[in-house]
Amino acid sequence: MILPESYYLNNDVVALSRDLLGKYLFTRFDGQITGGYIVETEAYNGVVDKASHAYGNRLTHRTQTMYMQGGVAYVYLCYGIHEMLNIVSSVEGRPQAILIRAINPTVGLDIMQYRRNMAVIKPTITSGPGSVAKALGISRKINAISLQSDTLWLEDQGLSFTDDEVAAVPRVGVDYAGDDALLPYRFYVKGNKFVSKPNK
DNA sequence: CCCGCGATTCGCT
DNA sequence: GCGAATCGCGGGA
Repeated sequence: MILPESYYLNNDVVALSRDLLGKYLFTRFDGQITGGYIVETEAYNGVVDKASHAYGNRLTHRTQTMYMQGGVAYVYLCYGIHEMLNIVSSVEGRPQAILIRAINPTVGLDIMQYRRNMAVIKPTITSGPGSVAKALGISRKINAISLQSDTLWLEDQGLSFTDDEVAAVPRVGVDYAGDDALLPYRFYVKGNKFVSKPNK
């Protein structure tokens, strides 16, 4: 079933980040569907999280999407090159988001391979946040799009993982966040070959 | 207005 | 393993 709007209104962005493992993520552009199930996420806990774009209630043109009601996509450009897909959660005015770092692809592999410019399909096709967005055709053009749209949506297909199968570790690339860089806000499915950095 | 740097990835060594 | 690519944000002047 398609995850309903109410699913994204949860105020606990860390719990939601954990729960997203095993949920299916799909895009459809020009009738072409691509997607798979989520195997790696990171929670960004709004105004009190030094690693978050919205830390200190920072409200700018870029971050305003994070302040929308949960259930929309926050897509931004990083390093001038890579687009990053986040799932906005919680109520309007509470800027929480979950970075999708890796999926296990199941649908539209040939399309993703073409978008990624890969001669041969390898696990890196959807490993890492920039790779996920590129494989799924996601760019800032769909920033703030609803997850109830027919372009981007999530589904629960009954797949889930036990706590034994999930690792909770510090986030990647947020050393600038001081103490908050140590928080175990990154979740991934142990042993899944699409996880971006299994050993950290 | 200017400048440093980032929730990264890829290719070359 | 290292460094380039590439651009907009955000802080300070």
